[in-house]
Amino acid sequence: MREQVTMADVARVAGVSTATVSYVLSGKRPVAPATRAAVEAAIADLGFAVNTAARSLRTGRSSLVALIVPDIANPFFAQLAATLQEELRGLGMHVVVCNTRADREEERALLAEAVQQRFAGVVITPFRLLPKDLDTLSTAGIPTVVSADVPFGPVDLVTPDARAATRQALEGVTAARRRRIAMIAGPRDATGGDPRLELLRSLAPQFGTSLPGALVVRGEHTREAGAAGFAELMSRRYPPDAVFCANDVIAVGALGKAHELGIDVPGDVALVGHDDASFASLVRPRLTTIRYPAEDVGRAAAELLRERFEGRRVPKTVRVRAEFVARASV
Amino acid sequence: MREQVTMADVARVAGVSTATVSYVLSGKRPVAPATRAAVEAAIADLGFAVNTAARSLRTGRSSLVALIVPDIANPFFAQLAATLQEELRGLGMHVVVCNTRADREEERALLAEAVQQRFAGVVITPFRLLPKDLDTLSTAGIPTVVSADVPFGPVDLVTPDARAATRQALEGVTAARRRRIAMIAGPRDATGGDPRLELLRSLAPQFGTSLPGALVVRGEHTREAGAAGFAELMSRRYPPDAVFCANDVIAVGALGKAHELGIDVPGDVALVGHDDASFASLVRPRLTTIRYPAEDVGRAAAELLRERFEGRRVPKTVRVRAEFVARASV
DNA sequence: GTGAAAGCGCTAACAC
DNA sequence: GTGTTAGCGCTTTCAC
Repeated sequence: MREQVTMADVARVAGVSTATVSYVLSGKRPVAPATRAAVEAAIADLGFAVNTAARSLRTGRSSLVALIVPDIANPFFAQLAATLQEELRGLGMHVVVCNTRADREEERALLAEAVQQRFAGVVITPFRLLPKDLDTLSTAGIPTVVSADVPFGPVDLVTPDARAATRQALEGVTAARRRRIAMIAGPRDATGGDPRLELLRSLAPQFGTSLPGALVVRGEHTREAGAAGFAELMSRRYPPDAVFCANDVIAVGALGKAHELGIDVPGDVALVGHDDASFASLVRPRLTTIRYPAEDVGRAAAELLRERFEGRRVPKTVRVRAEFVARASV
Repeated sequence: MREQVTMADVARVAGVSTATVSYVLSGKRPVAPATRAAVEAAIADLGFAVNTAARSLRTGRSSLVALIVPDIANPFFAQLAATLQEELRGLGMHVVVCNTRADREEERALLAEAVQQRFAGVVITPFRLLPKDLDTLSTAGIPTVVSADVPFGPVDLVTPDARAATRQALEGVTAARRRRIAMIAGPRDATGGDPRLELLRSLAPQFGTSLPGALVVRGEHTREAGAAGFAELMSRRYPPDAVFCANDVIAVGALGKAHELGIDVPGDVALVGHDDASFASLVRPRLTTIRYPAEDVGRAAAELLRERFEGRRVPKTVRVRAEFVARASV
């Protein structure tokens, strides 16, 4: 068991006090160049690394950032985790993954834990959470970034700018003279309703169509729900000729069901997803989708956290541009 | 900023000392039922949660488990992360995700960090690491679980039992009278060579065939490498009529290239992957693969860690059964 | 520009 | 069966 090298060791070797070592590291007060050099040499010599537990205990802040998402196995969130981790690494922060399985109680429990453990920050995609559930975080002064389609209380937000892309998607769909447009949306009790549905609805009239309530079915963000929703839509007396899905996982479930039912995509029905999850380009036909780049989201979230660590107090919103990716399912 | 509730608060309310509160929590020494009840009531009343920073400082052990993998965006590893997190949650442990991008220096750096931060445990899928790189972990007494196809030093191991499944795969392939069997393997400098290739090779003679060196191409575990490898194989004077891939990411890259080249799968060539990543059943034709269940791996790793936390000293190996999944690409 | 020292909340001897 | 207390390594106030 190699013993830990402490600041006291560094201080001794450099011939200074631990306070000075600490200040060299943090830069919170000026240190003479010669002193600084001696300390840095000692740090390198001894292979010193600060004990984050001691630091956390002293400062009341850990070096952990929680990533709280409905489903880390969804490639969109997996990619978000990867990017966030890489971006935060340089700040000495670690990413702790937290899966909520889209369950409100899990979401709340994880949030409570983040407060109790004094996490340095939280990045969350709320699913059934209410904005007020985040109050404990602001009360505790924990920087919080929400990644969601709509504002979610007075916290930092990373949100898609999907208007142009959605317009293009509608254009693509209606250009093929499709008019009966349906959607497989998320569950009714999801936080903030379904903004992707709302956006589509608000834009549809510009293309001479609409998304009537009768052509909206709902379910979880799973393949099973996508399959079930698609089957339901196609069993209607007047089935749709185009189906939008709240995300690509749903879309892929729908596509599987189409194969099963012998329904041709895009011949009989067009299919459009959201996110451009990694598998979207892999299915047949390749899935047309509204891409929401997880890498950009991760970078933006990391940057917002960084600014908070450095003192920013006012909430800020970053819009990440979504992009229409025309492939073969329309 | 709500103040933190400390053990001292709990002790005061329960009318005991902090030591007793601590022992109620840890169970490391007997506590009278009445005392225990009083403490538990106080904990619930006050909403107390231990300060893990203080605990870590005192014990020299954090509550973090590092999951170090080549690519967290690979659905196999994403699923592993999800399962590990859920299994470890009950132990009060958190999972920190660490992406190495298959780079040895990254792998080493992440390991060093785990030691410096006194992580409670490490779960790692080494890619270019050498077994001796893990020595710092054992020296530091950090429980380590390696998830790999072959033994990797004197640490706990979760490894596939893929013999039967691989045999079935060979049987499936050769039943269709295919004899020129090729493989797109991982890079030559990957740790432990390519055990999936070795296994295939050792079993091939039983089916009247072999995997000649000339029909093995190598590359990273990426779609690009899969595409390039497949193109190379098919440009041979005598191209293969069956191609195994080291994992499904590679296989999917190969499949894409087949489409591009107008090569029919499985008509012209059979294709077999490894892992059964989530997208394997999504591509067309649906990918035949040797499934290695990430959920089982995650559960096994969590269990091995738990045993170590409870004092086991001798290394242990858990074999997780792989399964042949016959779909449409053979 | 630098140092001395208090104390963050917990665990685990040691004492009774 | 329970209590007292030292001290883990760090940051930061106060003093010079």
